[in-house]
Amino acid sequence: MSDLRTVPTLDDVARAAGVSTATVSRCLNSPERVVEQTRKRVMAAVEALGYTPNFGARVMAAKRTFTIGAIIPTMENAIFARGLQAFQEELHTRGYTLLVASSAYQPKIEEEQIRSLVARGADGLLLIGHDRDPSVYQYLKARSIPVLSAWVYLPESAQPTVGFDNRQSMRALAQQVIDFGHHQIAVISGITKGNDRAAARLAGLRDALAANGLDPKTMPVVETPYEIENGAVAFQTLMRAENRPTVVMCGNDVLAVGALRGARDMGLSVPEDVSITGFDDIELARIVTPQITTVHVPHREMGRKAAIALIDMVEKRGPGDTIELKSTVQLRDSLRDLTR
Amino acid sequence: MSDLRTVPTLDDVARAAGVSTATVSRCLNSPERVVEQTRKRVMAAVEALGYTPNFGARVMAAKRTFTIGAIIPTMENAIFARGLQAFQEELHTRGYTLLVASSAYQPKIEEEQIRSLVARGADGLLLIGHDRDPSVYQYLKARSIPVLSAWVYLPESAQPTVGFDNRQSMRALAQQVIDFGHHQIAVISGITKGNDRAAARLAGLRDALAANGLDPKTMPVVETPYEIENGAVAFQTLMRAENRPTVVMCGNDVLAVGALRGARDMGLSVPEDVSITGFDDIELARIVTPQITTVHVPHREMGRKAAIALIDMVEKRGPGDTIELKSTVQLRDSLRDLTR
DNA sequence: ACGTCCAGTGTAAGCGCTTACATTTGAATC
DNA sequence: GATTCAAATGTAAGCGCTTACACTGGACGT
Repeated sequence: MSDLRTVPTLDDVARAAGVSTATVSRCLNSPERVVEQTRKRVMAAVEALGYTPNFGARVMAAKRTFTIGAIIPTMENAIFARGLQAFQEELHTRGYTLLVASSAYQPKIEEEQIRSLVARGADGLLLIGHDRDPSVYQYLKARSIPVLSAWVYLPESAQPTVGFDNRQSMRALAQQVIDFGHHQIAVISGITKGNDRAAARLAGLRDALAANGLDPKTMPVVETPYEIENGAVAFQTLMRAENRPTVVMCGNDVLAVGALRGARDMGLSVPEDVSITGFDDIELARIVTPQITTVHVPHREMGRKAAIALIDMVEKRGPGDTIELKSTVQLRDSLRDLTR
Repeated sequence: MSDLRTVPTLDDVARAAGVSTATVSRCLNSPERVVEQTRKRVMAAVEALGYTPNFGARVMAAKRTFTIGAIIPTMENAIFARGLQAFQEELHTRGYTLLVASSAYQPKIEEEQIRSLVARGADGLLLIGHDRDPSVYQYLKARSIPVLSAWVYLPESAQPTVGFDNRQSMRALAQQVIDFGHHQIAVISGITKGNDRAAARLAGLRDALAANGLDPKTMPVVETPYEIENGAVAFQTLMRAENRPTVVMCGNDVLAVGALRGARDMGLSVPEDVSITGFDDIELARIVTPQITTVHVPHREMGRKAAIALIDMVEKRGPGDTIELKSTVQLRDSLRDLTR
């Protein structure tokens, strides 16, 4: 009764193979330093016992985990799914494992998750956006854990970033909208507080208005969390105002899809009665009818490059590259050209 | 130069607070066993030094991690997102952390991920579905790591399951479809090999046909991975056959949305020219036009109950409860009633 | 006044692994 | 055959934490 089958340790393997624990360890970590014959014997023992190294012990002894942590604001919608998938694929091919956590867009939870991932020995961290309490960066710096901010491009930031210029991208889309003859623009933005991407997009919108002699102050804006339902509600609020907008520009595709639903529920057709635009170009944007005009972001490329840059930081302990990706305006049916 | 700031350890905290490491450890893990005054002093030191316990060391010493691992087939689409979110919320309120990994529907990768999570000290595991190599269950059993299979309900299985009866659910939907006068049924199924949910759904479909005097053998079936694009392609393949189906039933909503797109691309209207059904009732099903008739699954409830059941197993080391959840047929516009 | 008891704290033995350093081995050289 | 030296392997010291057990001193009963 007392000797229940127990988990095999390095010691057990060493004993079974008739070598020292050091040799077994070397077989596993740098096989070239062990002569073929011995290695075979050890591997056979590993196999026979079904040995799996204990991660905790390994971390403690080696100070390296080949683990990268990522904290994304949400898993519930697809905004980050594609980029994260590419990130993880690239990590995988380079022998790293990804640990994912989500923060529900709450800085407190994000900090908690950061600590948790660090405590678990993450060699590096991927965060979304760049705006956060300085103490967070200090904490990471004290532990010399490389951090990379993605989904943003901020050449002047202290941390490397891999992403695109949210402000400029949204400005480009707005310019297109204005060129199509829209002057009554309303906005459904994500919550800008604590979300630099949302804030930058809104700023870009204002830039475009100002540049075209329109007054940004008069532009109706609703801020609401990125959820379809919220998009629908916000849309209806905006459309019930006295002078209706000709276009509702949304902070991302999720809100845009919600707006579309809002329009359907109100019996308005898009783009005949009102135009709608999104941002991100997630799959959703092409699924709905009409398909949504949006800003295309190279999610997969961003994920891949972020992985490469972060691993570079981890391995070379260099400062890390900041990489800018180009977004493009993606015209589809939800935006009407009023000039013709 | 040589004494770069370094990460504080328990020892540092103990020294700073003028107590032993044991006391510090107790402050952190069972505060009630330390007198208030001491605790305050210790906590102050913890704060001052910015101490975070080293996870690896903790795992090694305590053999408990308060970490639950989950391996889902994919993060790319929303099939598991909602349930997983609820799972994680419930874990969080009970003081556990969730580690997520994805297997891309590949058993090999799933096994790898299982090992990785186990090595990382997961106290318990959530897996999707139940069909896998027996050696996996053996491995887990040898390490006495509780496993729970979700998204399926299999009262006769050795492991507890929390989910619904995929076969029965699909059969119920098919019955409804048949009651609506459809006799030419075609199917777009997920890959059934290595996916017991997909296989069960297909079986349920055949059950319904057989029960209604239709020959399951003549039913056209295309198997394809769960991706929108694949749904579109499969749909077109099916619709180009000589006798067109009146309804295309899909293994899940993702495929159904793809089918819908396929129809749009072919210039067919749904449900006038052909009906389409899905499974899962993810948000997508209500976003598209027409909204998709599907099987509603209580994702959030499933996630929550799975969390509760799994923690029970971890803490009580009991056998674990098997819980059945009820799915319901959700009628929407994509299915036409031919009888009227 | 003395013994009991117990809450609060300290001591120290691991947990399973990596790796610096020490030792052994054996092929190559003289 | 003796010597040298690099390659292969072994020895053992931690890594940072938890916890069984030992110790301390004050409250209480007699």
